[in-house]
Amino acid sequence: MALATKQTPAKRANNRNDALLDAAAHLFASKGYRETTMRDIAVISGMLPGSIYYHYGSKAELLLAVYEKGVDGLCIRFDAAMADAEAPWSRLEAVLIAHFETILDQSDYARVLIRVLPDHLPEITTSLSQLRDAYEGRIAAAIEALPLDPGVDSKMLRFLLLGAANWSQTWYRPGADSPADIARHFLAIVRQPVEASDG
Amino acid sequence: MALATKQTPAKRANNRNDALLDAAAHLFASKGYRETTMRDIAVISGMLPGSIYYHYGSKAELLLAVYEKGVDGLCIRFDAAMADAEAPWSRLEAVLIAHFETILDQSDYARVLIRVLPDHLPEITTSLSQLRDAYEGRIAAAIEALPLDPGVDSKMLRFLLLGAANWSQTWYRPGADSPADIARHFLAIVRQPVEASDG
DNA sequence: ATAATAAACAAACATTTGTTCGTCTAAGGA
DNA sequence: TCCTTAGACGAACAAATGTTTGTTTATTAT
Repeated sequence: MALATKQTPAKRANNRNDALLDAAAHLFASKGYRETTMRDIAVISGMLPGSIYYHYGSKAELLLAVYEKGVDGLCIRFDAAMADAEAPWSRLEAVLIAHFETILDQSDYARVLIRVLPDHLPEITTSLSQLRDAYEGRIAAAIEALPLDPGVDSKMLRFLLLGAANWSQTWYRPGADSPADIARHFLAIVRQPVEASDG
Repeated sequence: MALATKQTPAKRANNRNDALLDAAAHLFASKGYRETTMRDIAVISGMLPGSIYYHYGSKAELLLAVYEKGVDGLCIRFDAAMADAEAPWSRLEAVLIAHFETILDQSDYARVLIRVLPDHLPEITTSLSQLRDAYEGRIAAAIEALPLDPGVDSKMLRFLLLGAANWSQTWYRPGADSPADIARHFLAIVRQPVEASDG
């Protein structure tokens, strides 16, 4: 017990691990997991394909690392959004805006969460699902805090809003409506009746 | 010009082309395009991998055929739904129900349309997009026919509903709410205010 | 300065993948 | 019945892919 000298991990300063993760996140987000090769990642991160395996044991492990960082980013922004407002509906608006901005513009890591789904990789489905749940649980809580009409199932409302949000990655193009505008518009459609009140 | 004898295509009776398409549709829908191999398809359709190339020139061409059949199915159901109702909102409900039922339960071909997106295959993006547009244009028209509040953009409403619908493929599991129930619930959330009327 | 080792290199390996090609068989028209 | 050919076989190929392994470099702690 005496002298349990702490083994220093001693990571180096010039660690290219971050560049590696960034490259993987960017490629996974824009081309997808399956169509991204270890060679692609190696080229962008200025490394040789084999060198990646010093940092991560497999391609799947690399994806897991990206996934984790993506969830962390989303959760951080979620918490900040929740702190910005008090009322349930205001909070949901802030949270939705943060979600849209993150997955559409700000983070390759978060974009991967939308593009690569757990059941696309049977071997690591559960690991991926657990990571996602950390974030989706927060969203669920924010929606369950709303004062809803008894006829509305909060789970369905969540599926509606989050589904539309995640799917927006397929049609959104920068330049037109901003992610925040989209978030507000979707929320407005849900809160107010969309039907025109006749003459 | 005389005697322009009509060249008989002379397709055989025992054509396994349908089995081939069905197998491809099923695998593309459940595993995805990239993770489905020609060998997988061959096994299920009772054929050898090379034999597929008698029917389709490439894997991408096979996907195109599946896509086309998927669009056809959706359009047929769409037209039937439109014929079932007159009022714009009733029509949208019928159309939405048909959409949910088709992509969640009834057709592997339609499921492929949701799972495999045009920009996932850069070489045939435009072909896939054109096929999709045949259906999405119909949906757009059905939504534009609605009497909407001036503050609501019909395009946004379409993105909201269709996005949530398509994303439902990621969480829907048979047994709980039926596809039709989900469709009706989503539509109700949009039409009526979801907020509880206090006191 | 020197020893230990984090981090990357260089080169290959074993599979898997989409695809091709020559051959065989049986169905349908004449 | 004969001839054409739709439709499938069987076997291989070439490229791409995830991964492994032995070696080298250069940073850090002592």
